[in-house]
Amino acid sequence: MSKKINNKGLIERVRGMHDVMSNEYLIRKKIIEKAENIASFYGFEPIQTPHLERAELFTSAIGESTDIIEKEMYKLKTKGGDNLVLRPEGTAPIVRAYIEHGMQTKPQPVMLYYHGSFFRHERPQRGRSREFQQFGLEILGEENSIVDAIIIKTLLTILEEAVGIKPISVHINSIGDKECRKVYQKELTTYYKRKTNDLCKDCQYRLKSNPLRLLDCKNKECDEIKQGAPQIINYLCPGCTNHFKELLEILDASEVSYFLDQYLVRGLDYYSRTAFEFFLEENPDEEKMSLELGGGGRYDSLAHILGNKNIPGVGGAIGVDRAIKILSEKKKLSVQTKTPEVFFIQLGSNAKYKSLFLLDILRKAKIPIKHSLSRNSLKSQLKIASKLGASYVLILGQKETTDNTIIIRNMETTSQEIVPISKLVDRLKKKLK
RNA sequence: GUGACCUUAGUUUAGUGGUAAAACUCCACUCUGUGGAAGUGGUAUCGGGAGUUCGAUUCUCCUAGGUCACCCCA
Repeated sequence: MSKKINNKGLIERVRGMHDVMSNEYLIRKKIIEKAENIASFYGFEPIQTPHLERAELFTSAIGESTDIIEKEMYKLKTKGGDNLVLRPEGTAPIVRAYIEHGMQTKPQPVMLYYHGSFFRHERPQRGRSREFQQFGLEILGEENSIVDAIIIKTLLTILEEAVGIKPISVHINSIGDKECRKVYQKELTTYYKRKTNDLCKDCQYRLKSNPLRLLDCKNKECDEIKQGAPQIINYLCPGCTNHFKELLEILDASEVSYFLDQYLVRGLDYYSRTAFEFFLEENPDEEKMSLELGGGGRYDSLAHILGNKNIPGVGGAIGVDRAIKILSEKKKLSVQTKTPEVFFIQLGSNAKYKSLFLLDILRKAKIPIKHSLSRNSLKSQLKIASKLGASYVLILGQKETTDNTIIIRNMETTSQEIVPISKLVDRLKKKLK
C-alpha cells in the first residue's frame, strides 16, 4: 500500500497475496497441528508435494475447459522449455506421487494428509485469495464407500474440533461414473435445450460448456426450470447406486447428519460418484453469503486419465483461510499469545556484552524471556517490560556484572532481590511457580 | 475474465483548486541505575503515472492495490 521507495512499487504486495503475522500465524499453526493430530488418529500419513508441477498434470487431470485451467493457473516456462505451474489443487499431485513412488506396493488403501499453499489467478474477494492454504486428505486404492465416509467424517471433525466452527452442514450427492453420467448429461441437455430461451445468459453458456453446472445456477429465472430437470439419482447405474446408498447408510450409522443436495456438482473433470461440500450452517440474521469451507469427492478415473491403470481414490480439503475468516467474523479468534513473564534488562556495555551469554542460560533452563537488548537506558527498558506485562524483570548493571550477580525485580510489588548468577535459574523457577 | 465502490502519517480518520489536520502508536529528549504519567520534538513528495490549470492531494484519464458481487471455487 505504501510507497517510500519512489514510484517503483517496490513496497507493494502482489495482488491477492497476503502476509500472515503474529496472532493469525499462531492461530493457523495451532489449527494445522490439531488437524494433523486428528488426521493421524484416523490413520492418515503426511505427504508434502512440490509447489511446482508440470502443467500437463493439471490440464489433463482437471480438464481443459474448466476455469481453473482456462484462466486461473500461474504458468512459467523454464530455460529448458518445460511448462510448469504453481499447483492449483492438491489431488492430482498426490495421485502423481502415488504412482511415481509405487505406493501400490504398500498395504492398501494409502491414506494421506497434506497442507500448504495453492495458487489460482482469480479476482480476489471475500474468502478468496490467489495464494490460499488447504488442509486435505486423500485415500487411494480403495473403492468401498467406507473410505468416502472416513474422509467426510475426518474433515468434519477437523472443522468442528481443530478449527472450532459449528455447526457444519454437509451437502452430499453422487454424480455417477463416466458411463451413467454420460447418459444423464444427455438427458439434462435435451431437457434444457427445449427451454433455452428462458434461461439466463450464464446458463445458456453453461449448456454448451459444462451442462452439469446448470444445476448450480442461483438465478431465479432458472429456478423453475431447475425444479423440473431430471435428477441424476435416477440415472445412476447399479454400481454407483449401491456405492452411494452404502455411503449414506454408513453416515447414518456414524451419526453424521447430511443434506442430500441433488444440485451439488463438482467442477473438475476427474470427479466421479461421491461429491460433498461443507458449509457453515446459516444463521438467518447474517446477511453475509455462506462460504464453502471445504469439499471433495471421489476420483476413480483420475489415475487412468494420467495414463496409469485405474486406481480408485477419494479425497477432500478444507480452506484454511476461509475457516479462519469465519472464525474472525464470528469473533471466535482465541487471541492468546503467551504473556512474557520475565524481561531481561542490561545496563552498560559490559552488561550488554554478557547478555547473550545470560540469555542462553535461561533458554537452556527453558525460561521464556523477552528483552530489548538494543536499548541503553534503564527507564526505557522498564517501560517496555511493563507494557508487555512482565511479572519479573532481571536487571544486569555494571555493578552486578562485576559481582557476578543479578537483580530480580517483582514488577507488581516493586520489591527486588540480588542473587548470584549461579542461583538465578533456581530462584526464578521458584518464583514463576 | 466482467462489474461496483474505495486508496491522505505505522493505524483510524478530518480537510481544501493555492503543496495538509487530529487521535492513538512508534522514536528521541526532558530524566546517564529503576516502569505504567506529563511535556517537547520527529515521522506523509495526500498509492503511482499522465492530462486540464498560473497552480491539483482536491477535477479527468490510465495503472497498481483494497473491498464486494458475478463467473468459478477452497
